Amino acid sequence: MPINSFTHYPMSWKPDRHALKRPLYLSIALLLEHDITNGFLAPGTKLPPQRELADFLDVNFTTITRAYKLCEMKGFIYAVTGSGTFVSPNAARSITISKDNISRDVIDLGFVASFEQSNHIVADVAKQVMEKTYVEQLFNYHDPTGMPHHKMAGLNWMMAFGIHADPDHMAIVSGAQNALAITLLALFEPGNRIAVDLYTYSNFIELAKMYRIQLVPIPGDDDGMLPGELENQCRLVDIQGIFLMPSCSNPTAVMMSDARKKELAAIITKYSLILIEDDIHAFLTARVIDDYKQPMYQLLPEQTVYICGTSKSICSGLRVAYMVFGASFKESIEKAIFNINVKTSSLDAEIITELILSGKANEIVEEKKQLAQSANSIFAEYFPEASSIGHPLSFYRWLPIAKDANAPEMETLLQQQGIRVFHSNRFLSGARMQDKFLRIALASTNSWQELQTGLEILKQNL
Amino acid sequence: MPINSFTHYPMSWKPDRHALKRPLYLSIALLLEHDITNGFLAPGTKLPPQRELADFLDVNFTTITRAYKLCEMKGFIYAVTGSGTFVSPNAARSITISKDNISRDVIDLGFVASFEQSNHIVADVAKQVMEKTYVEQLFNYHDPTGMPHHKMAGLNWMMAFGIHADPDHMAIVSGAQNALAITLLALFEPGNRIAVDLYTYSNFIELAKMYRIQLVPIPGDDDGMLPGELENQCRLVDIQGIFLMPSCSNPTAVMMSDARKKELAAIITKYSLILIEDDIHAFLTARVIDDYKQPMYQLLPEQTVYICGTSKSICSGLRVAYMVFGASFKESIEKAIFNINVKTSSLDAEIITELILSGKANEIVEEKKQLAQSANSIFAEYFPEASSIGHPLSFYRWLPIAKDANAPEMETLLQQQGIRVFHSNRFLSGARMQDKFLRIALASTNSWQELQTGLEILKQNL
DNA sequence: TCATTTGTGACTAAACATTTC
DNA sequence: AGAAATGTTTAGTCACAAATG
Repeated sequence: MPINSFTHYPMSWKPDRHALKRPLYLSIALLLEHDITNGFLAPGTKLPPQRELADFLDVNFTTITRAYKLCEMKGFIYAVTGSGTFVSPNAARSITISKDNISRDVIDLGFVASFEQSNHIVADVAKQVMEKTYVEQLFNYHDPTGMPHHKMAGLNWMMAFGIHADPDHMAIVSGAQNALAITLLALFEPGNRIAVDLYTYSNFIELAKMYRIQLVPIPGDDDGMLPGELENQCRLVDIQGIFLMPSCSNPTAVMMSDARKKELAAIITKYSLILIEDDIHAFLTARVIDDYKQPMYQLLPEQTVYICGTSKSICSGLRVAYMVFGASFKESIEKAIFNINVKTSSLDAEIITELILSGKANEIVEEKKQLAQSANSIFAEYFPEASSIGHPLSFYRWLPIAKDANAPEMETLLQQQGIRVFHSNRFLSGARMQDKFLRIALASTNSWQELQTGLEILKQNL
Repeated sequence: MPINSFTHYPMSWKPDRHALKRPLYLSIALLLEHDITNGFLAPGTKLPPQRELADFLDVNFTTITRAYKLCEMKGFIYAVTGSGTFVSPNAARSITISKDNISRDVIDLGFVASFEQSNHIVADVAKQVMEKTYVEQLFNYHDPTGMPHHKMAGLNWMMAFGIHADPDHMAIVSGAQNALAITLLALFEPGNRIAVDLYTYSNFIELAKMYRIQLVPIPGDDDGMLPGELENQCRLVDIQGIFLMPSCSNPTAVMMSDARKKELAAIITKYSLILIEDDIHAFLTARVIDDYKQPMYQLLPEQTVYICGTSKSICSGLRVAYMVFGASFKESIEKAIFNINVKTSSLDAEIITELILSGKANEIVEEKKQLAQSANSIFAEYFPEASSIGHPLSFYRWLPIAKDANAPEMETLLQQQGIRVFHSNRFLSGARMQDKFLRIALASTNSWQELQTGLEILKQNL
């Protein structure tokens, strides 16, 4: 399926006229969906212009608009006025990332775990929790958004990251991804648009796709998203929200400068966007990086949903994240929590609380920072150029690779060589990019030896 | 806002012609939404027919169709061809039920808890779990759909309810409500329709509304949903799914007969519906009720998502539910799990597993059945007529009340008297009903004394 | 039973907005 | 700078289907 650049050439897609059944637009949409999911139309392929396809099929051109729109809502294609309609980068496959289904023989540099070495501390604290007098009260339906002392501990924890909030404007949910699912359901509607970095977290892309929320990719530089580009897009189309990971963007490891935060905050205010700030890496940044000032939440407390997961910083298996939000979001967010979770396990929250209050959580954080330091040093031995950009303690790195590689093929090939890594196409929020990368997770191997073996295999195969 | 029965009378809704802005349909929809949410148009009000309102506003009548459709998708109104368009029963308020925000002075006969008296057993077992050698492995990202031995214990548990399945077609999620959220996101799209009982679980109604899934209410009798009525609706419109709680329907406490299950299964097969079977009350029914045969899953294993929560039967604070599903749903459901939960806490699952394997879960079930028996006997002393219909061990009862009562007012009034109960309007999946009921939760008070006081207050106020 | 009322769904027409060249 | 290409949006026409009385 070639024909990208030559505008006037035989159409890239010629559906069979006779295959059309009566709800024409539906029939066309299903044909298109079929041809994309079965690989007849490769990602990036330019589809025929609406009017041209309409002529070819002898139907009104807005019937094609409708058919294309349907496929766009499902995430198979994207359209750019003036340029045309194209097959999405990941139209034919799921890009959801999980720890599931990975062979024990493969070294995982794909899924970003969180250096699980400190879980013995968690186990110790969990034992202590069981000795508490009020342990029975952890097992009922009460306090669906978090027990008061769990909330206080969370606020305490986040204060170190520069968050100043009160228990009425926070909730405990079951992990950061869960918080994102709740936020999107509570505050957005199908058809809404959310601005994101050009490369962004795949599971956020998948979630948006499932909720039929359109992502608007905004270019960025080494300081984060570009405010001018954001404003351009806000002027062009109606955008309701923006998703950012300022402390350490996933997958690029970009750390946003304070100046950039303020510039973006100005645009966000001007266009009344809802800011979703995923600050899962706060513990690697606040009070660690010299010129770190504050989370964006503090700049825009009334229009932000601030999400602080404890999976990366404290313990990944206890599913606990804190959400902090503006007063106007409270009702919707709590309603979404009740309907998606009912509540988060108080036992999990109690263990996290005890870890925080006892100071053990800070010990764990210190240990993880050390481990991250070591892992990044090892990475630098193999790929010195790539290790200089982005957050110095990031749990993953963004490695430029040759432009010609085919994404899914390359992932499969490397998996056959014994390592799992993810290609940048998985993280693409919109159109195709020229530059290609791999995201290399450093926090998921069982030993430094394994990490080194993995990186060695990687280096030899690039 | 009267004028229901008189067809030819001044229109019930006269939007200001001059308030209309250019996207006419949007403008009209927003006006309508505003007037409904602000109470100018009461639930049940018949709106002007599309053509009549179009004449009045001097616009094309399909512009009204579009405006009405928009509001219908958001759940504010519902339309019946031939009869007209009406304001939904709960258009102006959230009907989400949660344990949040209830004063300590109010006796809760609203939220259905689960007799929390046996949680000391859970606490004991939780302590034992902490002594296990592999406890550290409960705290990492592994096994996102459940550790193998957690799944085996789940299958074991469900076998007593007549479920025969294998670990590849099940997953552990964070409670039954979470399973519903996952199922709807994984297997349905905005605009899809799901058949439900006329009265159904409010949080399912809310979830469907948030996902823009339309509910199609189907009448039933004492044996459950009526197959003929289901088939009628299937013939009339395109329905993709059906939600049932055959063991003990919430809120009506109706228990479905085996004959009825088979009749419904035939229709479900014929129209290829996806059956969502919420069997949270299996433990009160299978091997308890004499003529109980099997869950519907066993009749339709390939097109069913079977959900078995442990919150009511074992422990409400540990958020664990089992999902069992046909092979064709596996991929979508797992994807939805990863994007909504990442995983369910293995610690919670381990405690539930240990409760099951040690036989303690069965002890708890026995205790809860005893408690349910006592609670129902107490209820029968106050309301003998209402206690004879529906499941004899139900954790809640369905109490007929005078027809004229206004639902939200009545709930408020009773709350002022010191009890929280929920009016049947909260559970209405479609049009208004003539008959009115209250759902009385029996499993939520701290003592029999408190339950008796609550029922006494209720009786005096009816 | 059949005309009337009422809602549904699909395609068409036309004005519009942005990008490209 | 302006014409051409391309996608967007709204509203109108029309055939149809179910419920009512």
